Amino acid sequence: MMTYRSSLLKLLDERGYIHQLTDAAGLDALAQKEIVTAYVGFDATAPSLHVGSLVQIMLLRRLQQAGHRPIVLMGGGTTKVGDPSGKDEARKLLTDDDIAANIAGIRTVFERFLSFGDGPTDAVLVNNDDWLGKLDYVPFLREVGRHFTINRMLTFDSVRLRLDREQPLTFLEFNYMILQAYDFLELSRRLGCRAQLGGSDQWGNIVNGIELARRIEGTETFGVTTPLITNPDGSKMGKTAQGAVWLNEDLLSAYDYWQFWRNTADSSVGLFLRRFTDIPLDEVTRLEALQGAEINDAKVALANAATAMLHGEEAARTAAETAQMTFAKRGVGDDLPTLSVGDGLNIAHALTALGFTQSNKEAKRKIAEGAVRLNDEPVTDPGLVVTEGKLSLGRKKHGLLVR
RNA sequence: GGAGAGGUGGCCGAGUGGUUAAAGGCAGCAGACUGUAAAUCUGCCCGCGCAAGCGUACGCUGGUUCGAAUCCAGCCCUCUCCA
Repeated sequence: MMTYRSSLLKLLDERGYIHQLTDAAGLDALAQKEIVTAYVGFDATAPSLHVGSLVQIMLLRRLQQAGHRPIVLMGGGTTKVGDPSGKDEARKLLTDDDIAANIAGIRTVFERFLSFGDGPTDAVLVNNDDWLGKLDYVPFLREVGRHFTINRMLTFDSVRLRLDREQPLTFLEFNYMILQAYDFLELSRRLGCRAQLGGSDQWGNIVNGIELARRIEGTETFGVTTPLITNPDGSKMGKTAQGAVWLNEDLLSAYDYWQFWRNTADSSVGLFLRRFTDIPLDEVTRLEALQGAEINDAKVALANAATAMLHGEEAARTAAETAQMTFAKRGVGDDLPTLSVGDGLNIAHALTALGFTQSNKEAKRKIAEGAVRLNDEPVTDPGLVVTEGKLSLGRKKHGLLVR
C-alpha cells in the first residue's frame, strides 16, 4: 500500500473509493502535475439511476472537489447493445425513444452532485451514441477490432459466466466490451480524457480501453475501480421493499430516500458516511465510534447529509422531522405518504394504493397477521372502510389518509 | 442442415395423467426480540372478492382425455455434439 501524494488520490483513498488502480504511481504523478479529465459511464436502461450508481457519481464529485474535471458519459449507444455482465440472459432491446427518455431522466440528477459549465474543472456530459451511432462497420473492425482477440474476450467474466452456464450470449452483446473500450479512446481524442473510473466489475472493460488507447494513439491512460458496496449479509446494496432505491424524486420520495439511509446496518455507517456524504473525516470517526442505540445518531446524520445532497436541505429537514414525529413521538409528520380516500375506502385497497402492499390479497394477509394498524390501533377486520387517520403496516411503513 | 437435451412461479430447482396454485431452497414481507440495526426463531409469500366463490398459471398453438405442467402434433427459442 503506497502513500499517495496527490490530493486526488489521498481524497479517494481516505474516503474509501479505491479498489484497484492500473498504475497508482503514474496517476498520482499526473494528478499532481495537471488537471486530470476522467469519466464514468452510465447505461440508460432505466429512467433513473439508483443508489447502486451513487458510488460512481460520488467518485466524480470527489474528482471535481480535488480540482479535476469529470465527464459523465451517458451510454446512449452502448445501451442499445446491452451490457452482458451481471445478467444471466440478454435483456429486452430498448427502443431509441426509451433510451432518449431514460437519458433525460437520468441527467437531472448529476446537476445535484457536479458543477457543469465551460471552466477547466467543470463537468461535462456526453452521450456515446454521438460517435457509436455513426460507426462504419468495416472501417471500425479494421481500426479497433483487430486489437481484440476472441481468445481473450472469452476469458472475461461477463462472457465466461454465460458460457459456463450454457446460456446464450449474442454477438450483439459480445460487442459491448469493444464499444466500451472504444469510448475511452474516443473520449481521450475528443476531450483529452486520461482516466476511466468505475465499479470493480468494470475492471476488465477499463483495462481494455486503456490498452486500446495505448495501441492506437500511444496515449497513456489510467483506470480506477471502486469496491463493490454490499450489505453486511453480502447482498447487493440498494434494494428495499418497494424495489430499487431510485435517485429521481418522482420514483422515490425524499422521505423514503431518507428512510433508506436511516436504516443502514450498524457496520456500514462509517463507510457510508465517508462515501456518500461530505461530512469531515474527524466527524465521521466520531460518529462511527458511537455504540449501541447511540449509533442511531450517526444514521440520522447520514440520512440528513445524503438526502440534502440529492434533494436539498429543505427536503432533508422535512423528512427528518417527519421521521422524528412518526417514530419517536408516534405521531404524524407532514412528509408521510398521503392518500386521498374521499368518502371512504376499503382498508386493503388503501394499503395497496399507498404502495405498502403489492396487492389487495397481500394487504388482507397482513391484516390477518396483525401487522396493520390505524392510528396505532391494530386492525383485524379486513372489510373495514377507512376515511382518515394514520395507517401503518409493520413498524416502518406509515401513511396518512385524508378525505 | 443432422442428432441429442431442454424451456416450471422474482431467481434456482422438484414434479411424467387426477389428492398440484404446483415440493424444496434463495430473495422478499410480517410477527417476536431490539435501537426504524444485525443475528435468531415463527408465520406468510399468483390475482379479484367482505365472503361464498371466481379467474389466471408450468415457451406458443392445437389435439387426446371425464380430467394435462405431465400424453400427441406443429411451431418458436436455447444448449451440446456432428457436418
